[in-house]
Formats: sequence, structure tokens, C-alpha cells
Amino acid sequence: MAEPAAPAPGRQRVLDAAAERLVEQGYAATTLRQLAADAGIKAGSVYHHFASKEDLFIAVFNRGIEVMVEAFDRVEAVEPLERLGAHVRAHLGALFEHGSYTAAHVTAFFTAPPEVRAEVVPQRDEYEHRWNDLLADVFPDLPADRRPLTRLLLFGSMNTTIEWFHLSGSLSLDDLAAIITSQFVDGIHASHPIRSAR
Amino acid sequence: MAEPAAPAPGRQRVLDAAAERLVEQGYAATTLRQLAADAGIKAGSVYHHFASKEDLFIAVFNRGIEVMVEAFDRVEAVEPLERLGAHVRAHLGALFEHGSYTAAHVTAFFTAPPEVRAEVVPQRDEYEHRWNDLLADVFPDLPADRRPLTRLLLFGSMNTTIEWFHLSGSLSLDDLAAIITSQFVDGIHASHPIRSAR
DNA sequence: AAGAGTCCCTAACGTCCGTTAGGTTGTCCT
DNA sequence: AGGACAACCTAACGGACGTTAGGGACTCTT
Repeated sequence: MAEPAAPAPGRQRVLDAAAERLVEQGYAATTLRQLAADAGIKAGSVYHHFASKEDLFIAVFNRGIEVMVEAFDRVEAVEPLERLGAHVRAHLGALFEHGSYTAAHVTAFFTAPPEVRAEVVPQRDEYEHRWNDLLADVFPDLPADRRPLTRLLLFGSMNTTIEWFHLSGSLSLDDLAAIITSQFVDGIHASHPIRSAR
Repeated sequence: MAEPAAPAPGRQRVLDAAAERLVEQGYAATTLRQLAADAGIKAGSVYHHFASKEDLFIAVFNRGIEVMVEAFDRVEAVEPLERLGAHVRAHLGALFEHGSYTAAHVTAFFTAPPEVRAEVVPQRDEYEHRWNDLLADVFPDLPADRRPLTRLLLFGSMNTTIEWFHLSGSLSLDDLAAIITSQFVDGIHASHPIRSAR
């Protein structure tokens, strides 16, 4: 009998539910019984797919990075400024347009126990490395030892948008990406002059 | 008998412990038994000082805002650019130099249940209002409806420093504040030119 | 037809949680 | 001296948690 619209296997439904709950509740407050109920199975059955709660959430966090990396690698722009803007847009896209995994990673990573975080660090490093290389390429005069700091400031602005930005609002994700990019590159100074000293 | 160095009352020790645990563990993972042990009392005794776990953490979050507001109001600079830099420095000071309350607020606010968050929103609004006014004053040409967004981007950069900055490192808090301020005002463009299109 | 493997269930385990009732001690006020 | 009150204790409650053992139903392979 042909399945209509492929009902999504249980394992995937648990992962999806975990990502969504993580965003709203964090690691500790998200219970396996909740996830099981969300996915339409019973709590004990979660252990057919995952060895433990930690194991499950490691999978969620890693998927969150995967989504970011995929979005990053999909960018094709070549002209420096355009490239940077496209990557900012891609990062925001990963946060808001490709499920809850990246959002879960960004909001809940630091609420997870150290053992879980440790398991995810290598993949994180890979994504950060991509951005360091991008900065090196776009801003050749930026000293190498300033790249991580610069990236962290940009990440700070981009990642905290999940706390206040909503796709349903009047601002589009394209607009937001453009604003963040120009703010990052030219600062507020360029378009909005500082009041002169009196 | 004169108390040597005022042994800090139990209520205060519980609050301090709560702020520190919040930074490391978030709301749900922090238990009253832990806090009591940290403060040198027993779990049941916490209820002599606070009506509930929620009540306790509302006090912690509000104190976190208080510290920020106090730091903000302590700034005396008048020249626009200098003022902005001083406020950035003050905000970072609240995060790193005046106990864990502000850090707890910034990292754990969104891990707290909605009822707790709701109780803290008014004080948050007051602090955000101060910053909106500051931006209006320093950047008179910045449209009023862009102020909140601009503030959120700056807050994003400043607040996420708690995830990676350490006072013990080679970078001082003064340095960090200066970098964030100039990055915010002039962008990366000013000091580090973009690679020209090829 | 038999066996293996997948997916899920029920029922329970030990543990820890927030919270409460009631008691003890010490200090201060009158 | 006595009462009030603050600060803490012990001991327990009901409930929820992560996890496990063992079994049922179904599909696929041989």
C-alpha cells in the first residue's frame, strides 16, 4: 500500500521535536516524555533510536551545524562585499528558514551539559574556520589575530536575532541581512553622522 | 561582638550562588538543594527567604538589570563618541566586573519559564529605553524606528562576549570596549579596507 | 516455514525535584 | 521574665525524571 506523503520515520520526528523544544525550553527542561509525545510514540521507545538523552541532543546540535555549513557552502557570489552579504544572509537563513536545528544550536548549546558540548565542538570549529577564511579573503588588511574576535562580534549580532526577529514581521530576512552587513562593514557612522561635539 | 568582615546573610549567599549557577547551568538545571549547599544552609531553609524557586530567580534577574542600570547611570562623559564608548565599557563592566548577576541575566533569561520572564520585563524595558535615548542623542540622524534594531545588534555583540571573553586573557576590558565601539560606529571598513573587486 | 531485525509497547526501577509541616535555637523588645 | 520573630533545621510528600527489561507485531530475507 503506497504511503501518502511519507509519514516521516519516528527517529526523524523525535529529532524535529527535540530541536523545537530546545529553542523554547533549553536542554534540562526538555524531557524525553515530551519529545516522545510530540513524535507520537512512548518515552521508552526513544531508546530504540538513541542510546541516551545526551546522544539524542548531540545529534540535534550536529545537525544544526550541518544546516549552517550547507547554507554557507551554497553561496556562490564572488565579489567581496557581495560575498560577505550573501554569507550573512545564508547564516540568517539557516537560523530562520531551514527548520529549528540551527536555532536550537545557537540558543541551547550553552544550556547542554559539558559532555554534550564537547562532542559538538569539532563541527563548530569547522564552521568558524570557514568564516575566518572568508574574513581573511574579504578583509586582507585585517590582522589574522583579530579575525576570531571580529567574527565573534558579527556572530553575536547575527545569532541574537533569534531572540527578537520574526519572519512574520514587516522586516524581511533580506532586509535584515543587508542591515547587519552594512552595519558590520561601514558602521553606523556612514549613513547616520554623529552629533558634533558642542 | 563586632562581626569581622560581615559574614554575609544567608539570603544574600543564596542569591549569589543562584547567579553563579545560572551562568553555568541555566534555570532548569539549577536546583534549590545546590544553592542551599553553596550558601551553607539546607534546602528547606531557602523558603524562609523566598516564596518559591521562581521568586528567587526573579530577584536574581532583577538584580542583574539593576547592576546594568547603575553602571549606565554612573557614566559622566558628555562628548558624544566618548559617551557611547563609556556606556559600552559600563555595560561590559556590569557583565564582568560586578558579580554574576548581569551575566546570569544575559545568559539565562531565556532559559527561565515564561512566568519568571514576564515579571522581569518592565525593568528590562527601562534599561533598553536608556539606550534608545542614548542612541537618539549620539546619532540624531538615525531614524527613530531604527533605534531598537540598532540597539539589538549592538547588544548582541556585547552580550555574547560572556561566551568567550575572559578577564584573565591578554585583552583588557577597556580594549574590548574600544574595539566594539569603533566596530559599531565605523565598521570594519574604516581601518581594514575591503579587497577590491577583481 | 523459519529466523532475524526493526519499531514500538507496557511497566517498572531508583533517583532527584520543588515544596511543606513542624520543631529548635537565638536575639531583640518591652 | 516573657513574647515575638527571624533564621535555620529535620523529615517527609507526591510527582517527574532518565533509563531498563521484556515482550508483541510486522516486514524482509533465506
